[in-house]
Amino acid sequence: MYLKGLRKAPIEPRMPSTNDSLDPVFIMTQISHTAITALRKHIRDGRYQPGEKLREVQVAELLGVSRTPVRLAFRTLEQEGLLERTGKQGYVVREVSADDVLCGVEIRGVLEGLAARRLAERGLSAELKDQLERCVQEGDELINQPQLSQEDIERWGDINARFHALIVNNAGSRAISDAITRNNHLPFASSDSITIDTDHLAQEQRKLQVAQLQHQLVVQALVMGESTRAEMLMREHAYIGLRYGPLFGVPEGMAL
Amino acid sequence: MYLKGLRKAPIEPRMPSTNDSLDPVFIMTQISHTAITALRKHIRDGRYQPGEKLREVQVAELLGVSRTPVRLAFRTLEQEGLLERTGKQGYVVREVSADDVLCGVEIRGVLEGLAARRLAERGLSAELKDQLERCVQEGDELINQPQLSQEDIERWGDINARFHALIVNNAGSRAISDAITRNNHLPFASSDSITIDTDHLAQEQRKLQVAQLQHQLVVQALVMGESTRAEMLMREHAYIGLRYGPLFGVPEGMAL
DNA sequence: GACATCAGTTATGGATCCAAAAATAGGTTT
DNA sequence: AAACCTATTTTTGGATCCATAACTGATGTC
Repeated sequence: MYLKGLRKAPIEPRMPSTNDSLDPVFIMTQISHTAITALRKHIRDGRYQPGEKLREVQVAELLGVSRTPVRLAFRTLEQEGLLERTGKQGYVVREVSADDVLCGVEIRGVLEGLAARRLAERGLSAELKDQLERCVQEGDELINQPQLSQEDIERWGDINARFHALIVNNAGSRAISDAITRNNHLPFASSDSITIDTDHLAQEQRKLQVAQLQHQLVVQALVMGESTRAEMLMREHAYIGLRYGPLFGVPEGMAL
Repeated sequence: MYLKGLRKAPIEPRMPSTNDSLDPVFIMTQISHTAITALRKHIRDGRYQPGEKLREVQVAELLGVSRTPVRLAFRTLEQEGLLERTGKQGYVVREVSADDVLCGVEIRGVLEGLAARRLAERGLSAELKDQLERCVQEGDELINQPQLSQEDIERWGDINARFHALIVNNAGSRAISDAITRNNHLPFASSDSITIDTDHLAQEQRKLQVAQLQHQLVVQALVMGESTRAEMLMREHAYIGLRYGPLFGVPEGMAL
């Protein structure tokens, strides 16, 4: 409840930088940034349901901050497509249809495909070639064990993320990586949102093996400079997260 | 100059809604929204050079608003890729390389191509088919006159925008139109930023005739349900704005 | 002369304040 | 009862305030 005219506390502004975990890369103590990620997580985790209206004060209290960073976060999340303005006033969590999910995946496909094509056309540096091949090598060794543990799968996820980042960030223009980053913020569209069903580890392993094989083919095409093939392979690779079709079993409620 | 502790005026908050031009669609009197468009325009027009640092107070004074809407605008424009954070403090206008421009165009190409493919696969409604064909019809009549006036070219620009909007907005998911909208905010990447060189109207007319022909072919493919062809045509169509190659003469400084 | 240090200045981020717009509730009229 | 108007509450957008972080320049040291 909003208590009129009540001050939150004797002010105590801006955290006194009690950073236990000093991030060597970038110390992002920005409250507004924290608010963005926290809110994003809340939405992903379903704390806020699609269609639900978000009130600034309420969210501010939940996150323990003032309204200012929340308002900034709302703007950012609107840009990202997680929130949406309704009529005159207020933001609601955007509803995501099955078609939206498919679209997000296809968008990632064409964008990463574009990145791969550009990369193949411009030629790989020796260093990049090395990194990509090491990526595939490591993934291969990991994935072809007789039985994968939960931890193995997570490690493969890291390798997967590295693989995609290598291609996207070396396509020669931030325009592409930006577009992909933005698209990845949409629910389910991200390449690292391959959900792991721990009840069917064998099936999951098979899926990852397919993905791994695709990585291998993409690198092959990239190294050979076969740009069209690289683009098509990368584009197809995007669909692996969807898990529809007979190969992996059709999940319920995914009538496309 | 920023005068410390001086109030801007006897407050006088929020415009008293003196709307001369009542927009029937949506009355967007939001100052922050105005700030975004104004700032975007300033950047496009070169009022702020690439690499130039933007100070909140200075921009606020230029636009005649307080810092709050400017800060919101900075966030939005950062998301759009027009601004960029530098190190710890401050936003600068993002530098755009020739490669970035090309990338923006290619991104639009793959996204609009994707939209066209989806449209062709799902089939056009009778109404949409009609609208597209009328669009092509009007464009044809306009563009095939013996000599185009400046005004004619502008009218064709409107038709062009309508054509692209029809395809993008009917692809079945806002995810696509959102991605394209965001990409269009990048300088030169927008489909309606086909620059008109008034000194060479004949040459311009020829370019628009090519674009018009491409529109025609796209609609043909869409109506016939030839999804791959529609995608490819739409993708190629994106390059028309670049004007490189012998057909339209190679502009200087466009070493790709 | 180059580099480190420290004080003064400026800019930014977060919090709060205030007025208007929107939503809500209650009462009145048709 | 439905529609309409009005009074009240809620919520938002913009402006301002304040403390800290980042920048600047001057001074001192090697």
